[in-house]
Amino acid sequence: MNENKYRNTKQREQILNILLKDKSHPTASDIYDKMKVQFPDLSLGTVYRNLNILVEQGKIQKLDFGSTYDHYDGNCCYHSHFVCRQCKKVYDLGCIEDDIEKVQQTTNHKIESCLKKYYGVCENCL
Amino acid sequence: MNENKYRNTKQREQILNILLKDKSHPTASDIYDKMKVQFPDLSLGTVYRNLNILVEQGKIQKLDFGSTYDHYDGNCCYHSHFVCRQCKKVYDLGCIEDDIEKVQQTTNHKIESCLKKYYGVCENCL
DNA sequence: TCCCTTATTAGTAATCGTTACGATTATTAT
DNA sequence: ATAATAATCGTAACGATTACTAATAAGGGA
Repeated sequence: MNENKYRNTKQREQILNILLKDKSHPTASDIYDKMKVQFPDLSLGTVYRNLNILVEQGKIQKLDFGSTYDHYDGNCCYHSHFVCRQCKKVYDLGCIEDDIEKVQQTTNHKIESCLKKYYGVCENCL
Repeated sequence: MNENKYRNTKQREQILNILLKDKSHPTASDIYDKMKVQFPDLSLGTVYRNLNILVEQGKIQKLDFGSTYDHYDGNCCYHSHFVCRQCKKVYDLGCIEDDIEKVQQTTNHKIESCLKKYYGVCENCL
């Protein structure tokens, strides 16, 4: 009896591998392009479906940077992001001190987590 | 001679008024529904076009909460948002101490601004 | 006030990232 | 090996947003 309702497929495994290695926060289309070599018959729908499954499994994160595309991140540890307003690249920022406790003092809502995005100009564009 | 390339229209004025009063971060469709009474012939495209113009003018803010819809906010002062994972409502959080200086110490990118979203359960759902 | 220029509008079609569907294939438990 | 059923590919559909077009209207100048 398999407790897991999901099966293991080469496609999903490869998508996860790419996201664990690639720190550039690729889109579904980026991942599709990378996989086309190894899987010439790959369908874009397969990429989207597996990305949603991996998010549901908590193995990857979906990120929204205001772009029309969704971006994905294999790093599920808490970390902030930096978006360059010139080249539009998205960089990871290291773990920094959390301010949830401080903010919790100011509201009656129960805060569980937070996402922080920093904007500016990246060191390459400076 | 008008320095401003934009003209004043009742529709755009009304969209801005709604956003200045409405703190619920409405979508384009929400705004469209509210205006239909006063402007029966209003086109949804007009709402979208004016929202983009108002963002360009810096009079409103476009927000992304991971939903498929874009949300708009008439409050352009710096403030954080709280998203309830149950009712999906988005609340404003008051201005809190900024941590940009602290984060700036950890990176070579030039940070100019930041956006913070907090997630949890709102006081109504608790 | 009456033009004239052109931004804006309403209505509709197109765009495009994402999701859904259906027949076929592949995984996994027995 | 077989049966049950996820997963796949290919394609169609979906839906939020944008683009297009002819008609309208804002607003500056005569």
